[in-house]
Amino acid sequence: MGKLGTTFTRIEENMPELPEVQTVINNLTPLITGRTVKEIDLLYPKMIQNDLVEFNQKIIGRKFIGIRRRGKYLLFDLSDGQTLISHLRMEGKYSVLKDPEELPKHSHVVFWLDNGEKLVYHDTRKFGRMHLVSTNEVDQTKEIKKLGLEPFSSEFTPEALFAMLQKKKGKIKVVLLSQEVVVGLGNIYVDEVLYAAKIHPASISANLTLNDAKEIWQATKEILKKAIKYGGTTIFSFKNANGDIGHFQDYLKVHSQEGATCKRDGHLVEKIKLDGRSTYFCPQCQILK
DNA sequence: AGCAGGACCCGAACGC
DNA sequence: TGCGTTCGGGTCCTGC
Repeated sequence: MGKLGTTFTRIEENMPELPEVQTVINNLTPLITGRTVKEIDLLYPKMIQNDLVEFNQKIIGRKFIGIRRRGKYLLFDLSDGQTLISHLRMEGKYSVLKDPEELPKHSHVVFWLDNGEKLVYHDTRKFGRMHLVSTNEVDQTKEIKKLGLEPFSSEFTPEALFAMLQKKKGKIKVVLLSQEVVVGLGNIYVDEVLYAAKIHPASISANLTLNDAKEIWQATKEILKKAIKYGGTTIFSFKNANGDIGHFQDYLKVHSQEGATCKRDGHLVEKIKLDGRSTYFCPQCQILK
């Protein structure tokens, strides 16, 4: 590995983190709101968490009435009180296509609409999942009910974060990745947040101070905001689907920067495994607590 | 409750 | 050059 910013050897596709999920909502809403689903093609049935017959019966003939988000989960509200919970995981994408013949690679679910267009879910890794539930039961589903605070909500404050961190005995990185305290941080952003906060990723959550919580609170908001500004993550990509080069890698301080020098103190950035995840940090300025 | 480990997937990177 | 192996991302699940 070379110095920071000189070589980046691998790239990832746009990884749907919280900001990207919001972008999907903004793009899809005008295209599908008010549209009725005429038919569904389930090309990869395993990603549907419901009984397949029930899934079809409850969606066909219903209308998309709006799209919401909770954490990284998309919530498609349909008429007759149904909501489709959809998680993009690593590489899931939605497209609305006019050409009836066109089908992107790795298409897994097709919703045919009443205007002749279709809403297509495609996902190279097949990691995404869909779960149809009653709208009034969304908050009680196992995937939604465990979720913590929205990072841009008024409830997300240093004090609230501190109170929650005090109750956790696990390592801070694991706690932040769990989505149970604050939603939206993935493996890359977590490393950046903890670097900004000068906290060692293996620190025990309950050992952190109010000031630590304040640093994490601020870094979380700033880094997620920055991700929006630079058009999403595109952490390692040489190019994205449009052929554009991603820019966020220019701003990574530690993640994927093993062997680079810390800009604060010149120490070498280290890579370890934590909770089975690649973890990058500066062992000098990120304090273990 | 925490935590390790495996499962799910595929393409890119890597090793030979 | 070609081919087999390794890796990693978010989340769930099992078992200790």
